[in-house]
Amino acid sequence: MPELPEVETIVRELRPVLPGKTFQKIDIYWQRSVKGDAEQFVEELTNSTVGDVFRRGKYTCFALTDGRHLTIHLGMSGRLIYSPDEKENKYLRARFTFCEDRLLHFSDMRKFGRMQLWQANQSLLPDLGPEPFETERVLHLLSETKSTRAIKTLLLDQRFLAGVGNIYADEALFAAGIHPRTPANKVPKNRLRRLSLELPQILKKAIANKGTTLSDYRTPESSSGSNQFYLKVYGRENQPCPTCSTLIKQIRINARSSHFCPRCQPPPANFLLIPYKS
DNA sequence: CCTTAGTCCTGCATGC
DNA sequence: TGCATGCAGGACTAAG
Repeated sequence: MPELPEVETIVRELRPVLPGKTFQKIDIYWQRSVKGDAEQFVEELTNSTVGDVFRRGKYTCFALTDGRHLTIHLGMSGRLIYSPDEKENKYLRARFTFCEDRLLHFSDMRKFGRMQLWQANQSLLPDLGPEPFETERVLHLLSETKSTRAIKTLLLDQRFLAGVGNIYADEALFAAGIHPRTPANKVPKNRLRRLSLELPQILKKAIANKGTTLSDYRTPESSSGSNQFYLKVYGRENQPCPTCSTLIKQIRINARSSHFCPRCQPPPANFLLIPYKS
Protein backbone atom coordinates (compact mmCIF):
# COMPACT_ATOMS: atom_id res chain seq x y z
CA MET A 1 0.00 0.00 0.00
CA PRO A 2 1.77 3.10 -1.20
CA GLU A 3 1.96 5.79 1.48
CA LEU A 4 4.11 8.91 1.46
CA PRO A 5 7.56 7.22 1.32
CA GLU A 6 6.53 4.86 -1.47
CA VAL A 7 5.07 7.70 -3.53
CA GLU A 8 8.15 9.82 -2.88
CA THR A 9 10.33 6.97 -4.13
CA ILE A 10 8.23 6.71 -7.28
CA VAL A 11 8.41 10.46 -7.86
CA ARG A 12 12.18 10.44 -7.47
CA GLU A 13 12.45 7.84 -10.20
CA LEU A 14 10.06 9.57 -12.58
CA ARG A 15 11.29 13.13 -12.09
CA PRO A 16 14.56 12.68 -13.99
CA VAL A 17 12.87 11.07 -17.00
CA LEU A 18 9.39 12.47 -17.59
CA PRO A 19 9.69 16.27 -17.73
CA GLY A 20 9.66 17.43 -21.35
CA LYS A 21 7.85 14.32 -22.52
CA THR A 22 4.52 14.65 -24.36
CA PHE A 23 1.53 12.33 -23.95
CA GLN A 24 1.12 11.03 -27.47
CA LYS A 25 -1.42 8.31 -26.86
CA ILE A 26 -3.46 7.34 -23.83
CA ASP A 27 -5.28 4.05 -23.43
CA ILE A 28 -7.67 3.45 -20.58
CA TYR A 29 -8.52 -0.17 -19.81
CA TRP A 30 -10.60 0.42 -16.70
CA GLN A 31 -12.80 3.50 -16.96
CA ARG A 32 -13.29 3.89 -13.22
CA SER A 33 -9.57 4.42 -12.71
CA VAL A 34 -10.33 7.90 -13.99
CA LYS A 35 -12.14 10.37 -11.79
CA GLY A 36 -14.75 11.99 -13.99
CA ASP A 37 -15.30 11.12 -17.65
CA ALA A 38 -12.58 8.84 -19.02
CA GLU A 39 -13.06 9.88 -22.66
CA GLN A 40 -12.79 13.53 -21.77
CA PHE A 41 -9.71 12.75 -19.69
CA VAL A 42 -7.99 11.15 -22.67
CA GLU A 43 -9.04 13.94 -25.00
CA GLU A 44 -7.84 16.70 -22.70
CA LEU A 45 -4.56 15.05 -21.72
CA THR A 46 -3.41 13.93 -25.16
CA ASN A 47 -0.63 16.14 -26.58
CA SER A 48 0.04 17.72 -23.19
CA THR A 49 3.62 17.94 -22.03
CA VAL A 50 4.94 17.10 -18.56
CA GLY A 51 6.71 20.02 -16.88
CA ASP A 52 7.47 18.55 -13.48
CA VAL A 53 6.73 15.53 -11.31
CA PHE A 54 6.20 15.98 -7.60
CA ARG A 55 4.46 14.46 -4.60
CA ARG A 56 1.72 15.81 -2.36
CA GLY A 57 0.52 13.49 0.40
CA LYS A 58 0.03 10.10 -1.23
CA TYR A 59 -0.54 11.63 -4.67
CA THR A 60 1.89 11.53 -7.57
CA CYS A 61 1.44 14.87 -9.34
CA PHE A 62 2.39 15.79 -12.89
CA ALA A 63 2.51 19.52 -13.54
CA LEU A 64 1.72 20.05 -17.21
CA THR A 65 3.42 22.88 -19.08
CA ASP A 66 0.09 24.66 -19.63
CA GLY A 67 -0.63 24.99 -15.89
CA ARG A 68 -2.93 21.99 -15.54
CA HIS A 69 -2.12 18.98 -13.35
CA LEU A 70 -2.53 15.23 -13.56
CA THR A 71 -2.70 13.47 -10.20
CA ILE A 72 -2.51 9.74 -9.60
CA HIS A 73 -3.49 8.12 -6.32
CA LEU A 74 -2.28 4.52 -6.24
CA GLY A 75 -4.86 3.29 -3.75
CA MET A 76 -3.97 -0.09 -2.28
CA SER A 77 -2.18 -1.83 -5.10
CA GLY A 78 -1.42 0.75 -7.78
CA ARG A 79 1.94 0.75 -9.52
CA LEU A 80 3.53 3.07 -12.03
CA ILE A 81 5.87 1.26 -14.38
CA TYR A 82 8.16 3.17 -16.68
CA SER A 83 9.73 1.05 -19.36
CA PRO A 84 10.62 1.02 -23.02
CA ASP A 85 8.78 -2.21 -23.69
CA GLU A 86 5.41 -3.79 -23.27
CA LYS A 87 5.03 -6.49 -20.64
CA GLU A 88 2.12 -8.82 -20.11
CA ASN A 89 0.13 -7.40 -17.21
CA LYS A 90 -3.39 -8.54 -16.40
CA TYR A 91 -3.86 -5.60 -14.04
CA LEU A 92 -3.04 -2.87 -16.56
CA ARG A 93 -5.59 -0.06 -16.15
CA ALA A 94 -4.01 2.67 -18.25
CA ARG A 95 -1.12 3.10 -20.66
CA PHE A 96 0.52 6.41 -21.47
CA THR A 97 2.62 6.47 -24.62
CA PHE A 98 5.13 9.29 -24.93
CA CYS A 99 7.17 10.35 -27.90
CA GLU A 100 10.03 7.97 -28.72
CA ASP A 101 7.60 5.21 -27.69
CA ARG A 102 8.46 5.41 -24.00
CA LEU A 103 5.65 3.96 -21.92
CA LEU A 104 4.21 4.65 -18.50
CA HIS A 105 1.93 1.87 -17.29
CA PHE A 106 -0.63 2.26 -14.54
CA SER A 107 -1.20 -1.16 -13.05
CA ASP A 108 -3.70 -1.66 -10.26
CA MET A 109 -4.89 -5.07 -9.15
CA ARG A 110 -7.52 -3.92 -6.67
CA LYS A 111 -8.75 -0.97 -8.75
CA PHE A 112 -8.70 1.48 -5.85
CA GLY A 113 -6.33 3.86 -7.63
CA ARG A 114 -7.63 7.05 -9.30
CA MET A 115 -6.28 9.44 -11.90
CA GLN A 116 -7.58 12.97 -12.11
CA LEU A 117 -6.99 15.95 -14.39
CA TRP A 118 -7.04 19.41 -12.84
CA GLN A 119 -7.65 22.63 -14.75
CA ALA A 120 -5.15 25.48 -14.39
CA ASN A 121 -7.63 27.62 -12.49
CA GLN A 122 -8.44 24.86 -9.99
CA SER A 123 -6.58 24.68 -6.71
CA LEU A 124 -4.82 21.33 -6.55
CA LEU A 125 -5.92 18.82 -3.89
CA PRO A 126 -7.51 21.53 -1.75
CA ASP A 127 -8.63 19.28 1.09
CA LEU A 128 -5.22 17.86 1.96
CA GLY A 129 -3.63 18.69 5.32
CA PRO A 130 0.02 19.73 5.69
CA GLU A 131 3.01 17.57 4.88
CA PRO A 132 4.39 15.74 7.93
CA PHE A 133 7.75 17.46 7.38
CA GLU A 134 6.26 20.78 8.43
CA THR A 135 7.11 19.89 12.01
CA GLU A 136 6.13 23.13 13.71
CA ARG A 137 2.82 23.36 11.91
CA VAL A 138 1.99 19.73 12.65
CA LEU A 139 2.86 20.15 16.31
CA HIS A 140 0.68 23.23 16.46
CA LEU A 141 -2.27 21.40 14.85
CA LEU A 142 -1.84 18.44 17.19
CA SER A 143 -1.59 20.66 20.26
CA GLU A 144 -4.59 22.78 19.34
CA THR A 145 -6.93 20.02 18.25
CA LYS A 146 -10.10 19.58 20.24
CA SER A 147 -10.85 16.32 18.49
CA THR A 148 -11.94 13.49 20.70
CA ARG A 149 -11.20 10.91 18.01
CA ALA A 150 -8.47 8.35 18.59
CA ILE A 151 -5.05 9.85 17.79
CA LYS A 152 -4.50 7.07 15.24
CA THR A 153 -7.71 8.03 13.43
CA LEU A 154 -6.57 11.65 13.27
CA LEU A 155 -3.17 10.68 11.79
CA LEU A 156 -4.94 8.74 9.05
CA ASP A 157 -7.26 11.65 8.22
CA GLN A 158 -5.74 13.17 5.08
CA ARG A 159 -7.48 16.48 5.72
CA PHE A 160 -5.65 16.77 9.03
CA LEU A 161 -2.27 15.47 7.83
CA ALA A 162 -1.26 14.37 4.34
CA GLY A 163 0.53 11.18 3.39
CA VAL A 164 0.37 9.01 6.49
CA GLY A 165 -1.26 5.60 6.13
CA ASN A 166 -1.72 2.62 8.40
CA ILE A 167 1.89 1.44 8.47
CA TYR A 168 3.59 4.71 9.35
CA ALA A 169 0.83 5.83 11.72
CA ASP A 170 1.49 2.72 13.84
CA GLU A 171 5.26 3.18 13.62
CA ALA A 172 5.10 6.86 14.57
CA LEU A 173 2.83 6.23 17.56
CA PHE A 174 5.21 3.54 18.76
CA ALA A 175 8.19 5.90 18.42
CA ALA A 176 6.31 8.57 20.37
CA GLY A 177 5.09 6.18 23.06
CA ILE A 178 1.41 6.92 22.47
CA HIS A 179 -1.38 4.36 22.73
CA PRO A 180 -3.21 4.51 19.36
CA ARG A 181 -6.63 4.64 21.02
CA THR A 182 -5.84 7.75 23.11
CA PRO A 183 -8.29 10.57 22.38
CA ALA A 184 -6.38 13.14 20.32
CA ASN A 185 -7.11 16.00 22.72
CA LYS A 186 -5.87 13.97 25.71
CA VAL A 187 -2.38 13.13 24.47
CA PRO A 188 0.21 14.82 26.72
CA LYS A 189 2.00 17.74 25.08
CA ASN A 190 5.46 16.20 25.44
CA ARG A 191 4.23 13.11 23.59
CA LEU A 192 2.81 15.24 20.81
CA ARG A 193 6.17 16.94 20.50
CA ARG A 194 7.84 13.54 20.21
CA LEU A 195 5.27 12.50 17.64
CA SER A 196 5.82 15.58 15.48
CA LEU A 197 9.59 14.96 15.55
CA GLU A 198 9.57 11.17 15.15
CA LEU A 199 7.07 11.04 12.30
CA PRO A 200 9.27 12.86 9.76
CA GLN A 201 12.28 10.81 10.87
CA ILE A 202 10.40 7.56 10.29
CA LEU A 203 9.22 8.75 6.88
CA LYS A 204 12.72 9.87 5.90
CA LYS A 205 14.18 6.52 6.89
CA ALA A 206 11.50 4.77 4.85
CA ILE A 207 12.29 6.96 1.84
CA ALA A 208 16.00 6.12 2.25
CA ASN A 209 14.96 2.46 2.16
CA LYS A 210 12.87 3.09 -0.98
CA GLY A 211 9.64 2.31 0.80
CA THR A 212 7.98 -0.68 2.42
CA THR A 213 7.11 -3.63 0.19
CA LEU A 214 4.63 -5.90 1.94
CA SER A 215 3.03 -7.40 -1.13
CA ASP A 216 2.19 -5.09 -3.99
CA TYR A 217 4.33 -2.00 -3.90
CA ARG A 218 7.15 -1.67 -6.45
CA THR A 219 9.12 1.29 -7.73
CA PRO A 220 8.63 2.26 -11.42
CA GLU A 221 11.70 0.16 -12.23
CA SER A 222 9.89 -2.66 -10.40
CA SER A 223 12.34 -3.05 -7.56
CA SER A 224 11.13 -3.71 -4.02
CA GLY A 225 11.66 -1.39 -1.08
CA SER A 226 13.42 -2.69 2.01
CA ASN A 227 11.77 -0.74 4.83
CA GLN A 228 9.61 -3.75 5.79
CA PHE A 229 12.71 -5.17 7.49
CA TYR A 230 12.87 -2.18 9.82
CA LEU A 231 9.24 -1.95 10.98
CA LYS A 232 8.98 -2.18 14.73
CA VAL A 233 5.29 -2.84 15.32
CA TYR A 234 3.31 -2.92 12.06
CA GLY A 235 2.40 -6.49 11.15
CA ARG A 236 4.37 -7.82 14.14
CA GLU A 237 1.47 -8.88 16.38
CA ASN A 238 2.45 -11.52 18.97
CA GLN A 239 6.13 -10.85 18.34
CA PRO A 240 8.38 -9.25 20.97
CA CYS A 241 8.68 -5.47 21.12
CA PRO A 242 12.16 -4.46 19.92
CA THR A 243 12.51 -2.20 22.97
CA CYS A 244 11.10 -4.19 25.90
CA SER A 245 10.22 -7.65 24.51
CA THR A 246 6.57 -7.36 25.54
CA LEU A 247 4.41 -9.01 22.89
CA ILE A 248 3.04 -6.59 20.30
CA LYS A 249 -0.75 -6.37 20.31
CA GLN A 250 -3.10 -6.00 17.37
CA ILE A 251 -6.40 -4.18 17.86
CA ARG A 252 -8.98 -2.55 15.61
CA ILE A 253 -9.58 1.15 15.41
CA ASN A 254 -12.26 2.31 12.99
CA ALA A 255 -12.12 -1.00 11.13
CA ARG A 256 -8.34 -0.65 10.66
CA SER A 257 -5.78 -2.95 12.20
CA SER A 258 -3.49 -1.24 14.68
CA HIS A 259 -0.30 -2.58 16.21
CA PHE A 260 1.30 -1.35 19.40
CA CYS A 261 3.39 -2.31 22.41
CA PRO A 262 1.23 -2.35 25.58
CA ARG A 263 4.25 -1.45 27.72
CA CYS A 264 5.95 1.22 25.59
CA GLN A 265 2.61 2.78 24.61
CA PRO A 266 0.58 2.77 27.81
CA PRO A 267 -2.78 4.50 27.91
CA PRO A 268 -2.66 7.65 30.09
CA ALA A 269 -5.59 6.24 32.08
CA ASN A 270 -7.92 3.39 31.24
CA PHE A 271 -11.05 5.48 31.30
CA LEU A 272 -9.58 7.83 28.71
CA LEU A 273 -9.28 5.22 25.99
CA ILE A 274 -11.61 5.24 23.04
CA PRO A 275 -13.55 2.04 23.75
CA TYR A 276 -13.60 -0.90 21.45
CA LYS A 277 -16.89 -1.47 19.72
CA SER A 278 -17.45 -4.66 17.83
C1' DC B 1 -19.22 18.79 14.46
C1' DC B 2 -18.75 13.82 15.01
C1' DT B 3 -19.43 8.65 14.21
C1' DT B 4 -20.30 4.06 11.88
C1' DA B 5 -21.46 1.27 7.95
C1' DG B 6 -21.32 0.45 3.30
C1' DT B 7 -18.99 0.69 -1.28
C1' DC B 8 -15.49 -0.18 -4.42
C1' DC B 9 -12.09 -4.49 -5.79
C1' DT B 10 -9.15 -8.73 -5.91
C1' DG B 11 -6.24 -12.26 -4.10
C1' DC B 12 -5.34 -14.98 -0.55
C1' DA B 13 -6.25 -17.78 3.64
C1' DT B 14 -9.37 -20.62 5.89
C1' DG B 15 -13.01 -23.99 6.67
C1' DC B 16 -16.08 -27.55 5.27
C1' DT C 1 -10.68 -30.43 -5.26
C1' DG C 2 -13.79 -26.95 -5.10
C1' DC C 3 -16.80 -23.92 -3.24
C1' DA C 4 -18.17 -20.37 0.12
C1' DT C 5 -16.77 -17.06 3.34
C1' DG C 6 -14.04 -13.55 5.37
C1' DC C 7 -10.36 -10.41 5.43
C1' DA C 8 -7.28 -6.52 4.00
C1' DG C 9 -7.46 -1.47 3.11
C1' DG C 10 -7.79 4.40 1.27
C1' DA C 11 -11.07 7.44 0.05
C1' DC C 12 -15.48 8.49 -0.38
C1' DT C 13 -20.59 8.68 0.64
C1' DA C 14 -24.84 8.15 3.22
C1' DA C 15 -27.14 8.12 7.30
C1' DG C 16 -27.67 8.85 12.23
